[in-house]
Amino acid sequence: MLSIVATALDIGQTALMTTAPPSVSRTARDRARAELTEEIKAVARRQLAEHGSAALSLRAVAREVGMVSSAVYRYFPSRDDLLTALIIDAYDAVGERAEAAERASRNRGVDARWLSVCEAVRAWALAHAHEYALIYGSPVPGYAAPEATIGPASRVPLVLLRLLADGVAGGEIVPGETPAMSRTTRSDLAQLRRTAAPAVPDAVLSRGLSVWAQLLGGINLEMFGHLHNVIRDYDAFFTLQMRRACEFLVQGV
Amino acid sequence: MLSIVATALDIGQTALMTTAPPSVSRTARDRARAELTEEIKAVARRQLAEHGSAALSLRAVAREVGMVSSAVYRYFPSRDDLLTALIIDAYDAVGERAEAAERASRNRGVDARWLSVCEAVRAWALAHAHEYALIYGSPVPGYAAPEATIGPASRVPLVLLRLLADGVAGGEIVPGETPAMSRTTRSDLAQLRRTAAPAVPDAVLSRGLSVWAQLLGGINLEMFGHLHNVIRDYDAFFTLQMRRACEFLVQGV
DNA sequence: ACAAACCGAGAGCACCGCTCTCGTCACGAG
DNA sequence: CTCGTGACGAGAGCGGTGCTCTCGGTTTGT
Repeated sequence: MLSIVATALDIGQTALMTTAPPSVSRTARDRARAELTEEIKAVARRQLAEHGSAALSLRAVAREVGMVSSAVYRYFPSRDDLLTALIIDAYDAVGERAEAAERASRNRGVDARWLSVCEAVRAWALAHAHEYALIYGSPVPGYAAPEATIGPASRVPLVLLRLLADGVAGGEIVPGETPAMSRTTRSDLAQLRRTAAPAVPDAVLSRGLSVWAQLLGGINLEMFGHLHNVIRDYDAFFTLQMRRACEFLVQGV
Repeated sequence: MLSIVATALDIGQTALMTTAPPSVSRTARDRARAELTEEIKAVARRQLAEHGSAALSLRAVAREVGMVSSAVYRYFPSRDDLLTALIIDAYDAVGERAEAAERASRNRGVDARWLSVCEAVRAWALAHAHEYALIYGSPVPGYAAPEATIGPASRVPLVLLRLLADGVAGGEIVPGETPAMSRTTRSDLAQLRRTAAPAVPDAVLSRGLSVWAQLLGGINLEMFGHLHNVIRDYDAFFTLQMRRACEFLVQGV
């Protein structure tokens, strides 16, 4: 997902352009097509939010839009393609939230920014449970994530990587002891550093991936019911956990 | 999921008894029924493993078993009930692996036992991707986990909680500084300690939940493709991350 | 002005989950 | 030992799904 992160965003955006043409369309037909495409997506997103991805029915969407089912296939070649469009939108939505949260707290410390991003991601997840499940839960049936998703999917990780870079540059994040790791892992981290987080040492990158796993893992545990009857005050618990994760990330201890 | 953990296992097991009667059945009909129930589950598990949960078709299962679809409804009142049976089996399978791994390394240190359990869970996940997605990915459509699943679902967490208790008792896990937490959270942790991990201080319980999130989060990242093109040597990376998580758990630093 | 591209409607195919009915057969009580 | 009851498998059927194809009508670029 983070692959070739530097150029991923551009790829993602140009890929998006195919579904949402550049502002003004030339012909009336094109404009109508763009509008209908967007309306179909909107209706589908509503149905997804209400009944979940498995219950997303192309026919039901068509009915609500006021078309016959076969007409929808002029816009999305298959149900999976419609789902893919929703996935991309979801990645973009949560990515935008994370970026906004980071932007809003930019002048504060790394820990405050980290916490702000975490809360933003969780808030979006709570408000869009089914969309969250779509992108961070199990992938749908035989569905393999197409190229067009990797750009949007990289937005949140990119925010965190920027945070790492800033924290290291500002001296807020202390590298700490570098754990022993295989040659391949070292090379993987080097590649990651090269594309998205220059000057961030292996130890910090490794801890960054840890807290990334902790963030998504924590939200997953909560949202998929694994903390049911264990934790009551989810809000407080999440904040506690993410604060603790931040200490781990920053102090390297 | 961890609710009333002390009695959860018993509940889970008696619940299982309903699907798998106590060894010898009285009548021939009962025996045939038990056998057919098991065969249906076996076929369904095969189809689940091959094509994923969404593609699990009651009709296809019936075909393979050699029955007509309506006959299967004599054994499982709905597709969701069949899925529930598979979920319980999956929880039990991964729970059994985790318990076996812990048992096999019982005489070693907490870190070795922790790593052993982590590797066991991940190995099971890799070998049973669709079943893993079923229990630790997004829950299926409108499906809400029934009571009968909480027992089996608690097995892996119980292994880890025992590990915490042992580590604290043996002095291998140092409590460290207790983070500030809300009254509710403190009470949640107290409840958890009361039911499954006596004498384990809040700080350690909190870190335990962190590494639990890190374990599942890490496996999720890997299995759901979020590390694609980022990490190549998944084995080494996972071990590195879990070793690091263990340091965090044990040293509390 | 016209061919080509595009589009919506409709019918249809194979599949799905699930329900209902009906004949059969094993079981247990009398 | 008989007989009623209940479990069982088969089959037909209902409404739903994804997807394909064909057929007219409209829009577009030339």
